[in-house]
Amino acid sequence: MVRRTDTRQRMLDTAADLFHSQGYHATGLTQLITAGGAPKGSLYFHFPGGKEQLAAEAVRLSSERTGALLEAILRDAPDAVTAIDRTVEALASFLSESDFQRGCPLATVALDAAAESEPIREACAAGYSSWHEVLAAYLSGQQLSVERSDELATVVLAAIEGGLLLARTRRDLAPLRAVATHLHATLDREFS
Amino acid sequence: MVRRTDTRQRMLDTAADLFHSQGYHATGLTQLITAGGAPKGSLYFHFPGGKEQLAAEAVRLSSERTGALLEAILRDAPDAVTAIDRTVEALASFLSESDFQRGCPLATVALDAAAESEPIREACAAGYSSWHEVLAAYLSGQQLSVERSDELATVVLAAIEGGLLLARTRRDLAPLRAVATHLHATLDREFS
Amino acid sequence: MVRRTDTRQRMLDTAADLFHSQGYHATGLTQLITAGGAPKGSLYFHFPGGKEQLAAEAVRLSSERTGALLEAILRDAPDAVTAIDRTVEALASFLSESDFQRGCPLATVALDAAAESEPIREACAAGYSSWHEVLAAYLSGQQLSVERSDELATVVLAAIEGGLLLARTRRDLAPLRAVATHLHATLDREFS
Amino acid sequence: MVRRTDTRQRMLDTAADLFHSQGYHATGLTQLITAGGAPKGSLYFHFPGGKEQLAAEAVRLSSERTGALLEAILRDAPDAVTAIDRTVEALASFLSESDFQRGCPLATVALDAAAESEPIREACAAGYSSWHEVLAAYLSGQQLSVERSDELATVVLAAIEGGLLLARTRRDLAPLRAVATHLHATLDREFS
DNA sequence: ACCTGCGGGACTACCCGTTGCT
DNA sequence: AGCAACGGGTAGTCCCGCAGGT
Repeated sequence: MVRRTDTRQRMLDTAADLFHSQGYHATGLTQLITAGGAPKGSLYFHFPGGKEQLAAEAVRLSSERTGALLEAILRDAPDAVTAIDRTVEALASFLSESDFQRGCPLATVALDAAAESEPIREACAAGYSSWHEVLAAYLSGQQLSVERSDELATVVLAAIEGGLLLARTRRDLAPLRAVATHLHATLDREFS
Repeated sequence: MVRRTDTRQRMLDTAADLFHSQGYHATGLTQLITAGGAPKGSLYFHFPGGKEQLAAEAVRLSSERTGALLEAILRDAPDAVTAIDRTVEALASFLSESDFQRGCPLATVALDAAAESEPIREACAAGYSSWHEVLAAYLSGQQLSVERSDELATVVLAAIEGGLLLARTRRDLAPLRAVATHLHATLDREFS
Repeated sequence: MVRRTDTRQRMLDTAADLFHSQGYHATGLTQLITAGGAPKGSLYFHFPGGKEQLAAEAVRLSSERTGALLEAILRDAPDAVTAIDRTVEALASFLSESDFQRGCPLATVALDAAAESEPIREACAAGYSSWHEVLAAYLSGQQLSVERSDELATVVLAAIEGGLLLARTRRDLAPLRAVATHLHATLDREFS
Repeated sequence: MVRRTDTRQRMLDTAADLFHSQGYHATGLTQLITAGGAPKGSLYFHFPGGKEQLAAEAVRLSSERTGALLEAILRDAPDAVTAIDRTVEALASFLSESDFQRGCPLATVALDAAAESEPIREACAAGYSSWHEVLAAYLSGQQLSVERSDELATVVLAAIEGGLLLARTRRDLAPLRAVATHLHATLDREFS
């Protein structure tokens, strides 16, 4: 019985993909099942909570994947400044390679579904928190106080999120690059 | 007939309101009609382009109003640091007073509709650009170089947008406050 | 305002027809709109309450029509005994001519929808009450006391309803005929 | 394996219960299996004919149980009038104790499924016939001719069924009580 | 000529009863 | 016995046009 769990995972992958680029309301169930090649009836077997549950789990999946990527970048970078540079560069690549469709995998869903679904909102908030944790832990490991690490992690996260939003909307990486430059300088100052 | 402009404007107001808090796809035409008390058939008389045109114009309206507010705050503030503080404070008030429903009036629509509608995307991009212009012009009036003003304006805008996104999602003003503190320090340094 | 179209009435006619023979749950919206030649969107314009409202109004329509028929039969009959005979005979005709599909136009809906929808239940109850009123008024006009008329009307109604149910289920008019014979004798005795 | 019959029987009990109060079309298979705590896939093992077979057997079960109850009441009653009184009283209790949900266990299914399923219709018809037999046999044992017993049994059955229908719909035991009074008088006259 | 009541379907999320493969 | 799949079915909502009254 190898394929048992396969369908569920494929659905989730497709969902994470579509919710990322289109958001919650713009993504139809029909689109999800046709894009994933999944049978219609199986969706409610694997996700009795329907679209809402699917979205919450997809957000969870996306945030974990992005979090893991962030951790990998931080782990391999020689210093904090390089780490942030590489992170922004990776996000910029995703954005431009997807023709400015794929910015933050949480942001669109967070804005267009969080108000009406508490489970989805919680998943998004948890995702942002986990990224914040990763950043803060990394910074506090770089000789920064816990308090300052926490504050700085929030600023880094917010600036990048805002940069992604502006870059995606303007179809131009410049805002993201400006944010990178600023964070670069900020961290430089912090560690000098 | 005087009411002609009135009906159109009321529709636009309602649309700006609903698109702000719910985004594009989550807002139905029926909701727009009933919330505004407008007759259903009239929508396509006033907005032949349908929902898309309505959204684009609503975005325009929202960005103008917010831009005007920003200009007023900047004009009345004694210095740049106070200006940013007051701006963030105003946004924080809007957010908490609306039970974390009303963050950036452009962001949700930008993320959930810009990909599929060029007119809407352009309206959002134009809105962000106009805010950027206002900020950059203000900063360059404060003894900063045009280049530095442009860059700093982008950073301020991005950080605030990211802060609003995080605050709204987490239902907590803390991220926005952290952003304010950081921008405060950044500007302090800039003007010292 | 003059009636622009007869769409609403046609929908109601079709609904009364289908709910009569199939009941509430066995009748799909698709069937209702295809049978009536109406588009789905129009249904929710005329009946914002959806299937439930449609059923409630259809029940109202059916009960009024049947009530009017009953009144006509009672008005034209020379005496009470003949009146009941003719009434039962008419119902027997409807039943056999429809291949035992059309019994009481209220009963099926009353049993399969009344539990979950108060508006539908009320419409059914009101229908039965109106028939009871017609019968009771007729009997009290035939030298019977108001009390006795009320009681007898209930018995006549119940016996006929039960007869229709048994006849429809067994696909045999015999139970209805037996009921008629009994009511005949009961009234005979009452007026002798 | 002893539990096999058990599972099957539990399914049947649940089905009889739900079909009784909701009818055929309003009762979903999902509801049946969740209410009975049975696994979904097993249903088609025990009832290869699916929902239709389940309903037919549930109707059979219900009619047998009710028939047995009727026989017991008739056996223990001192005379026919008391027997009918007690029968109606039992039905009235069931009705009011279930908040007017449980009237005749056959009627709802008979009306909303008999037209489309011959097996179900036959089961309902057989149920009514068996009750009729019980009543007729009892009456003919009370010094009534076979013919008169048959006729009277039909009238009693029809009147009670109609009374249950009216009472359930109006959420008021009065119609059932009126029927009881009438049957009481009818039998009184018959045996005097 | 300015509106808008009414209509029109395609599409939504969801659930149905059913069946193979294990 | 039963998990997972299956796809057509459900009621309901979508965004949009058009005929014709005011």
